[in-house]
Amino acid sequence: MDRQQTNCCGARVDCAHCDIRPIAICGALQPMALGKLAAIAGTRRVDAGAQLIQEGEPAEDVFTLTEGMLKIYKLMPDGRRQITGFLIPGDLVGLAYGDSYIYSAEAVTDIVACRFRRGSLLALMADYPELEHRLLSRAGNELAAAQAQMLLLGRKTARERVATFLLGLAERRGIDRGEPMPLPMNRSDIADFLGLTIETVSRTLTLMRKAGLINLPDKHSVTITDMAHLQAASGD
Amino acid sequence: MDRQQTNCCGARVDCAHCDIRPIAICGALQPMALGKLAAIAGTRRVDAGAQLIQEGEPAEDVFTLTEGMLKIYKLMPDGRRQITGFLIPGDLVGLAYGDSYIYSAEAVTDIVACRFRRGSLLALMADYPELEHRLLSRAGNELAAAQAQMLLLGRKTARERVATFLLGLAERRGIDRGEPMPLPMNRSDIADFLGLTIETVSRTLTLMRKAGLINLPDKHSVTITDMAHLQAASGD
DNA sequence: GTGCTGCATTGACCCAAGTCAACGTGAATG
DNA sequence: CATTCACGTTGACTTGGGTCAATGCAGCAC
Repeated sequence: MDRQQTNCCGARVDCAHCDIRPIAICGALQPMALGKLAAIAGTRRVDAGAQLIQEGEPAEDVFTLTEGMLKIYKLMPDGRRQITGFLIPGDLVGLAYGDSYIYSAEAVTDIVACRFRRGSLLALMADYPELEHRLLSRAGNELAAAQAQMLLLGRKTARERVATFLLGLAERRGIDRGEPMPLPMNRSDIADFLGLTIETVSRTLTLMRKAGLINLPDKHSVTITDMAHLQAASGD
Repeated sequence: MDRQQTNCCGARVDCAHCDIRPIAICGALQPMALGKLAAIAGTRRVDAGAQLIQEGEPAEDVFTLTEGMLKIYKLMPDGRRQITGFLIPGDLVGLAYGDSYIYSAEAVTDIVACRFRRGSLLALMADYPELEHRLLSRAGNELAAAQAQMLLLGRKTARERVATFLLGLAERRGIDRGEPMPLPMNRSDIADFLGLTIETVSRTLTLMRKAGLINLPDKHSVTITDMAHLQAASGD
């Protein structure tokens, strides 16, 4: 039996069998609501390095990331960049309040995202308050993360920033002690997330490796070898 | 006719006549819902310098600020502080997602806040989706502000930070060009909001005054005398 | 008035992180 | 295989903003 659904745009979307449903906004919906959600959903694939959305553009779509990693960021006119988050499957992208996106999003790895028309999602929300409830809950979590990041950017040293970053990533990805953790973003992305330069990130990682806190088997993975000291180095 | 209502705790709360209702979460409620809101509301007054809530405490109450200014902040174990926002009437405090507050809040000036039991507010939200809708909308705005602040903290110079701060405050408070703007917080609060030290804030303000961008009639007010150049100095 | 006391300002000096530059290194290309 | 190219690392030097210390100044107590 094929439970896939064909939506308005011809894309086939199967919310009922979606891997990330339990953790995404779709998680708590009744089968009927889920059918309606699938009906307004489409799939969007983006290659690593390509843009999903751009700051300032009209915010017509909202996405749920289902595979890969996405970075969201703001730019200054002179090109300085602040990455405000690395998104993983289950995370929501583009739910601006206003009619334009307030940040850009670029794929760190190849990604797959579930696309909803903004208007359709808002309409569905009116009928299924549970959907809005999930959204509010996610917004609350994002706000908490944003505040923790403000503390990092405003008050932590380079060493504390890098330690906090590694620990946070390990926790979000559910990496066990000693297990190698993929680091899909490059040094420039890490720098722009932590408010540092590439060179400082590189030097700090090297120092941590020499101090025995971490291992760097290759430039796209880390293992945390001394959790206790890394935690101490994070400043909290 | 007295429209005030007496709530469970004996406090008298009159949502229907509240000044800030149009801008707060209560704004779009029907008279009946408003009555129920008033029934679960209480009033809390806090003197300047005293705490309203503390990070880590069980999040039993949610507040809407009705008078004065509040600062919300996070602390590191060694005392470093990051102020994540200055709240003005209409703003919501303490809607943590989780069961503990994720930040502390201290009164900058004497304040008056409208208090709701968290549980009662959540229950009311189930009956009046419009309430949840307003909350989600506010959360979206806060998230946008948080991202702008991350850009400031991660990538802007001291001069850009101070300029951005003054412009943002003037806009939020609806201050007209040339009109003196009250600056109720002290230099230490500004420093901890902008990720700088007291000395750097002071020096930067002095430089801006000498450059003719602003005036500092006393230490608790500013006037913006050259909006165009201040905007240019803000970096965006 | 005098003396506190708590900000705020200013100056002199320092250092963590930025800048600039050289050099590896590994993957992709012809 | 050599060549290129993008990224990462490392070193030498600079600098914006921090630190430390002195001074100013208004409000308050007596």
